[in-house]
Amino acid sequence: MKADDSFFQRVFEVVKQIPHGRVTSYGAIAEYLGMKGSSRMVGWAMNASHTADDNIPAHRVVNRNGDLTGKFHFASPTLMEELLLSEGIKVVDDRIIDFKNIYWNPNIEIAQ
DNA sequence: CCCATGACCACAA
DNA sequence: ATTGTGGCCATGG
Repeated sequence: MKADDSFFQRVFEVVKQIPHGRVTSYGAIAEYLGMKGSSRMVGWAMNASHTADDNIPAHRVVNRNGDLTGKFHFASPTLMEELLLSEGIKVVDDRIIDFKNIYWNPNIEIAQ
């Protein structure tokens, strides 16, 4: 199946715009897409991210607590943490340190 | 169309 | 802080 202008593709486009070394939350993306409250759908889209041809930095997307809730959905449970660490993001106990400081809000950063 | 599922979020106790 | 519950809505059977 091809996700052309699907909901997923919409999410992917936002996720791919996340700067290196920054993270955002599912809720923020959902709100940016005008689906505030439907943050589940963002996570759902991420679940399909591995089916996308493009590389989706899903590791830069966490929940509102900065918790690596989706780490088990990666190829390896530790892959998400590894990727974050490689970008200079500190992760301890599956949680991002100084989360609010590296938090990237699409509603503000993109805010057209 | 109805039902189940889901990498979430907000609120109440 | 932890636990439970409802809501959100796209996708698939």
